[in-house]
Amino acid sequence: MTKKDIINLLETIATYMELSLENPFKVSAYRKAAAAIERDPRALSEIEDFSEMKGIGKGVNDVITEYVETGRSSILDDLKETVPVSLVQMLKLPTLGPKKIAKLHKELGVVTLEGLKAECVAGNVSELSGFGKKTEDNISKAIDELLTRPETYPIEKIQTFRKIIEASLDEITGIDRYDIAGSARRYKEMSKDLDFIVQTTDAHSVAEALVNLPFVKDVVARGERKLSVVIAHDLDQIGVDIRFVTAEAYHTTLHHFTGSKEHNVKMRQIAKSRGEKVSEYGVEKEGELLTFESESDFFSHFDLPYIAPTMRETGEETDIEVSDIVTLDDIRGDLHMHTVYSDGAHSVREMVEACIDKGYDYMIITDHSKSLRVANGLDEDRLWQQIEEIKKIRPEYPGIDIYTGTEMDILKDGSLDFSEDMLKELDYVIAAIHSSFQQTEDEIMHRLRSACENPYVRHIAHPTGRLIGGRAGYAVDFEKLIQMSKDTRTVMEVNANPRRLDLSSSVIRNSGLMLTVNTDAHHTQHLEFMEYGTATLQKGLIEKHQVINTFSREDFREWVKKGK
DNA sequence: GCCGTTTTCGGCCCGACTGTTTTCAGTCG
Repeated sequence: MTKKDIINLLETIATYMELSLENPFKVSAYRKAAAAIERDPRALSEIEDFSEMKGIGKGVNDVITEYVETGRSSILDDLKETVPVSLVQMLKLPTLGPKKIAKLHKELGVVTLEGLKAECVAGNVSELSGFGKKTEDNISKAIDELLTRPETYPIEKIQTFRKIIEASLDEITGIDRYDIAGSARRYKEMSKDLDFIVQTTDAHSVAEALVNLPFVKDVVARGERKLSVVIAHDLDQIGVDIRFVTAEAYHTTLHHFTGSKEHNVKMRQIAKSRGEKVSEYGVEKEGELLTFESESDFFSHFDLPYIAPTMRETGEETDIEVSDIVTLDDIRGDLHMHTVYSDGAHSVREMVEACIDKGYDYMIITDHSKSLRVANGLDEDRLWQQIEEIKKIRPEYPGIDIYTGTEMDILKDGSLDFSEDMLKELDYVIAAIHSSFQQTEDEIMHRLRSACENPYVRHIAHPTGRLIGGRAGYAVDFEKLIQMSKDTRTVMEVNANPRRLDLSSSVIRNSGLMLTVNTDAHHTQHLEFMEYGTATLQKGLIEKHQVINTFSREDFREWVKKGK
């Protein structure tokens, strides 16, 4: 039993209640309770009384207590008696909500997606009051799409879509300015769709230009202020919402459609408590509509510091001190990158010059070690050769500290790819798992422990091995890993590659870990991935002092020299 | 179901758009 199990239980109950047309505020109470538990930094064993949390009262506390003690929930069991599990799936169909689903279930007896599809084809859905031919077609189409199209896309793909759309927005006349909004602006790991805010005085013709773009496959909604389309690229399709806005409302609209939903709710509650009202058009105060020159101004109206989009998630970001949260500008060096010695695309010298262009004070060359043959890992001889090369070119680049290093494999049995005699010759050692991902949690944790306990290993790269929207990664016990990291003073990496973002923001949040954020660049262009890494740190509400590559040149030099 | 310097009832964030309706319910973000 973990906190996650309790959160899942409360959210499942909320969904089932929604489908049984329970009071929406009651449904919302269960969701808020789940969110309160998720926000709480304590482990399950440390929580004595759930009802002390704001948002959890006697009712939900009883549900949790029953579940913790018996592993069951009578409320959920009762709900499952009346609501078929497959109705939950129907909530994923756009345009279908609990009320319509309940009606379809009650009137037509549908319990599965296939059954609903059949009723659409037979024309029975359009016979129901409140339903028409168009609704029937939309449901039918949505079922087909649900079965063929992924629900969400990983951040890397989202950014590809983003660039395609932005290239077109740059070309359309009548657009005064635009910005990405929504979860993509918040650098969420997975997003369902893309949102853009477009400032224009001629929404009609801009919308017309947009719907005629060659990659626009479908127009879902088209009003005066909003356009929803589906775009296609390669084999992927994704929804795009575009809001048309005047100059005055630009920043409040951008804020509104950046979300998250929870953040917006929180902002509106804050406004309401002051007798004001927030909408995308501005802040209504004593009958007057205030607008702002920037999002910063909007926040400061509520006596809040600027809260970066990446942090706008749960609503708690308005309650905490955000001024110490790490930003991209705080990063002074990149501690994990590859060269042509292993599987990188550039020479040591090219990587050095690229890091100088980034304005870094220090960098570490960390090619793969010998066991990683697919990546042309370095044996001792070639590593020595690289050490000599780095020593030789250092005097040419006084503006940056170039450290020697390795990304050493942690082998299947927990042994390390280089001996301590070799490691002591390096300035900096990273350890990482690149093989035998299918091992048990005990075996994986044994390998990680062995690396952490080595006196020369300073940080663990991409600690879970996951790929976002791809493979899950190997079996890591996070509680143990965090303790291990602290006990051995071994830093954990947030790998900034947008396919990885490993550790993830949810793992580092409230962890108290010492971290480092690195691009793992295999190409000079990959050094730009740092923005994804710092976005992940911000989502984890990580402060500057927790990230070793925010250290000044001198402090970092000292930190490297001192060792563990 | 939760909450309370309007405190044990009556609120709970706000607006756009669609489709079906003929003034608005449902859904979405």
